[in-house]
Amino acid sequence: MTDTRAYHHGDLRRTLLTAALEAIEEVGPAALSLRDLARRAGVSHAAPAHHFGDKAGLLAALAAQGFDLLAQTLTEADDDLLEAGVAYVDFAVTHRAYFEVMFRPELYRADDAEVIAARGRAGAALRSGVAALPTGGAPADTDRDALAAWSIAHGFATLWLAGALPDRVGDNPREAARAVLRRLATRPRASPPLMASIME
Amino acid sequence: MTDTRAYHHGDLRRTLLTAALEAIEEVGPAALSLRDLARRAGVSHAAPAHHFGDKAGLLAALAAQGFDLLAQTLTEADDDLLEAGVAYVDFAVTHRAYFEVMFRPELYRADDAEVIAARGRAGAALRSGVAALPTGGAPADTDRDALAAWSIAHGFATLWLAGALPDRVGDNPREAARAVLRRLATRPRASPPLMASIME
DNA sequence: GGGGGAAACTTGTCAGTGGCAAGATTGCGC
DNA sequence: GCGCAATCTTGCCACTGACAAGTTTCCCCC
Repeated sequence: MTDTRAYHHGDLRRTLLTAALEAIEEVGPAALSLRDLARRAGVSHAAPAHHFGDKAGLLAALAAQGFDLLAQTLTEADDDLLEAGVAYVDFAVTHRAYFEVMFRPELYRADDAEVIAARGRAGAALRSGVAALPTGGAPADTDRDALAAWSIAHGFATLWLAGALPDRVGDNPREAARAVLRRLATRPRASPPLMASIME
Repeated sequence: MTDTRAYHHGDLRRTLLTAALEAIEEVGPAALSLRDLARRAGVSHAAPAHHFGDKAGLLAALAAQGFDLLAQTLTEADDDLLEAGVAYVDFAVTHRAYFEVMFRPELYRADDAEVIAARGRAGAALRSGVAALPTGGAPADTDRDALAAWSIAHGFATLWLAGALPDRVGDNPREAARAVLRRLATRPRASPPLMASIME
């Protein structure tokens, strides 16, 4: 009741973005309704369009925010690559709405300037972690290792969010992710222990 | 021109499913329109509902088909786990529409009996690959290895489909996937080469 | 300090969509 | 060949995104 006004003029843009995050957590980014956002913010149905142009514009703004947040998160764990991977998964779980938008470029204008810039910053944060590695191999190997690490972290995060992982994995994403990510660095078995799964 | 009839009575169900695959490849599973499918099939806008109940029902049917197709694909590469991983990625790329539906359970009725059965068959195909491993470690390690392998294959596939991978990865998903997946089995560097990436 | 212009927001409208209800048509088994 | 059930259609409603045009408010500059 205290802050019911301030709408006709106020920070509608920010209000809409946070409302969008809530809505996406509830129904997913594709089912997001601009009119529902307007209702949540107490404004008319056309107000969101004024700030973001269209739905893709709003999601582009969210994607940009998300990439920036991811960049910040990764930078903080920059000295420890395993923990950076854990942080990646943790980001996906705790900022699910951001994550689900960021990697669905068909939902927003991926060529948006803000998005490209923020994505670049996130990429730089990842790269700086690689550069700090105790290297020694060929530079081509760096690319492959990086791709493998990104893939395993991203894959685990995605499967977690999709609810595809078996119950036995537990309910602590950081712990579970750490155990899985460690497999990339350590030789786990005698022979080639590649590809296998459970899927419930 | 030869098969323009057979609609008023015919295999509308199959026709709609294949039309749905086409449409999903074009606009994604979320933007799928039942009325557009009806138009493509030359029937009225309410015809799809009769066969699938609603949109979630149609996507559930697609998901079930997809899991069965994945199970078949994995079974064929069952003796070679690396190739099974490559087959997983290849499945995602060549059957993109199926893959994008299968791992978006919020879009369909995930408790559909057909879906659960097909998902079980796909899981069994994956497990049988693990069982054939030259094992030797603790059983708990098997779970982790399996999860790691699934994660890296799924993550690579997802990033590929999202167009998030840098150009230098090339345009051959099987080759690129094989190179990345191999990193899970072989010790690539001196120290712990974990987590790193490029993202553009 | 007030006038003017731009930014922020509203109202109204249109085409498209999913889902439901009620009706029409066809095939098929008895 | 009759009737019933499956298949498909027509019609409708609530909702959505996008656009156009109007209204209100702020604020900058004279």
